[in-house]
Amino acid sequence: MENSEIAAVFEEISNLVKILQEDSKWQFKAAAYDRARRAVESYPGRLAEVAADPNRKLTDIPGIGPDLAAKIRELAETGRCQYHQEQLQKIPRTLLDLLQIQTVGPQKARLFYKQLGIQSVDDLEGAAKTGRLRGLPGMSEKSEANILKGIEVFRRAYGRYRLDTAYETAQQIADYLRECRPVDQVTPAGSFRRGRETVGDLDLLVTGGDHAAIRDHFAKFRGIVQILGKGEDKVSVKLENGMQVDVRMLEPESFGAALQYFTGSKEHNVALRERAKRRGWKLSEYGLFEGDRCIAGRTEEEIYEKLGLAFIPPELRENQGEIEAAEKGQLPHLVELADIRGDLQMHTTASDGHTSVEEMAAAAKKRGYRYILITDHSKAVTVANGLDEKRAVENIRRIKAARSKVKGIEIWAGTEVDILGDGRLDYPDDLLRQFDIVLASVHSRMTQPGEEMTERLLRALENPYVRILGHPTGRHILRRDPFAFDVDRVFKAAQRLGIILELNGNPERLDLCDRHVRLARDLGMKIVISTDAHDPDHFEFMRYGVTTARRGWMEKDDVINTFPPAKLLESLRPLPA
DNA sequence: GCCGTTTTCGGCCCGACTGTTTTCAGTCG
Repeated sequence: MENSEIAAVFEEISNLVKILQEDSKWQFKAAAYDRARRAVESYPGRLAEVAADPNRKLTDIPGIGPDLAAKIRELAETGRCQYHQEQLQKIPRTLLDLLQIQTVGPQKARLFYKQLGIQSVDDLEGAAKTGRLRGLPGMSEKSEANILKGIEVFRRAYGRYRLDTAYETAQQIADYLRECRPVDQVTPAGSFRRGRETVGDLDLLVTGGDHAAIRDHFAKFRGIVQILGKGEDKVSVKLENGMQVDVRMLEPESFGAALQYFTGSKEHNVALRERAKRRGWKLSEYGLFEGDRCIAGRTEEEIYEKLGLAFIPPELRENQGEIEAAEKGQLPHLVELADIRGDLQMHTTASDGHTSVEEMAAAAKKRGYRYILITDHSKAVTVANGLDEKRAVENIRRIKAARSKVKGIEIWAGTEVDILGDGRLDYPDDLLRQFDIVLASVHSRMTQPGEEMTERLLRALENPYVRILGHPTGRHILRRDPFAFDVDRVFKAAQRLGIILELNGNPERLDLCDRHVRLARDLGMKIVISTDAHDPDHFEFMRYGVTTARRGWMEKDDVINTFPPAKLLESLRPLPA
């Protein structure tokens, strides 16, 4: 059992405690589970291993006492927690879904359940639409409208999974399938291969002999809760996390055609099939055919070639002009993970990060990076332990001191300075000028009307020390919509001022999104891909950032952190004299 | 449920924001 799974159980227990309110000290009990969840999430090693090691004590972890240590051991050994299961019995399972809805927390969920017998999101929607919520304490017509809006967001997210979840699941299953002897290759297809920010289900293509043996092997994968279908060449299952996975077994002769077909998108495939038809051919998942004769199908490359097209990278296959570009030999040469030379947003223990400047620098160096920018939060972000002026100055000194300890990498002193509600910045100019690079972001008052948010961002960009705009739209994938603001105006202002837009690679954000990256690219703007790492492990997020940049047609030269250090600094807006 | 000690139980964290309030409750980081 992974740490993230243990954390998920603790989170659910906390929510159950808050809804049930059985213990007189339920608030503190819930808070203890919340603390433990954070401790488990940020624990650097695998807790299951600590639990199994008689020489190590789980109770040494702050926030974990004897009771929770026992529950971690129980989870590690049996995969379940008795107490958790017992509490789950006390309410309808679907009641917990209510907590996913913005403006609904445990107290409201409890109120709705007790007063109106609401058990699910559907019930809640019905009650809100018929005005039955407004009589309850603290509820009005306006709160009902907010809940309905929250339900809309929830519905959109339902049955979709973030790219990182899909990545980890695909890895696990592919590794598992490769343990089976007859398996030759495992290749993910579908929207996952195209690098979309969320995926509905996962398609895995497998080649190798003895399909029956592969089928039986896959059916025994431990994460499966239900087998939805088992045919000659395809097995469909549902996993514990609800994700549907289709495994298809293919013959090598048609592997390329199948990979092409199952990678999609639908729109791209339609355009491609029309193109084949115009040439008197037929394209299907089994190959490209002239009459009954297969003229291509073993690889994707030969299919595109036959159709008179350059090979189109999966990230571009959305029928957004890529086919025309491929025909003219004008496809972009997309940026690659290996092109990245550094990372320009990360946090340390000075604010809400998990490790020191030196550890972040050493980890970055190990990845082959040439530079990093340390960007701890400013004071307005109190929840993230943001730095006031005095601590910020100390932090600059600390960052500079790290340079003599970790050599061979540039360690730049930066800040993620908060853009306040009116567009002013959280630090005065005479402090801002002391940083090597200033990154500015919004973390509060995120529901401002579009006009106000636009003015706020524009004003912030006018500050001459701001060089990068961090996670420009503020969205959280499947959870929170982007800020309402005039994207076009803000982008154009940034372009005029020479400000670089960040593509935040954290898979919860991916902000800019692919569409906005494409907009920036069409305007001729450059971006920076950052990870917003709070831990050295988070440097891995660069993968998702690069994928999203590729979906936005970005080339290496459009991404400033592919540049060597000196060139990167030159590409930033010049500082005032 | 954890923690730290006052070694046996009492205190536990916080600030902004929103919507409903005129003094506050609940949500969200």
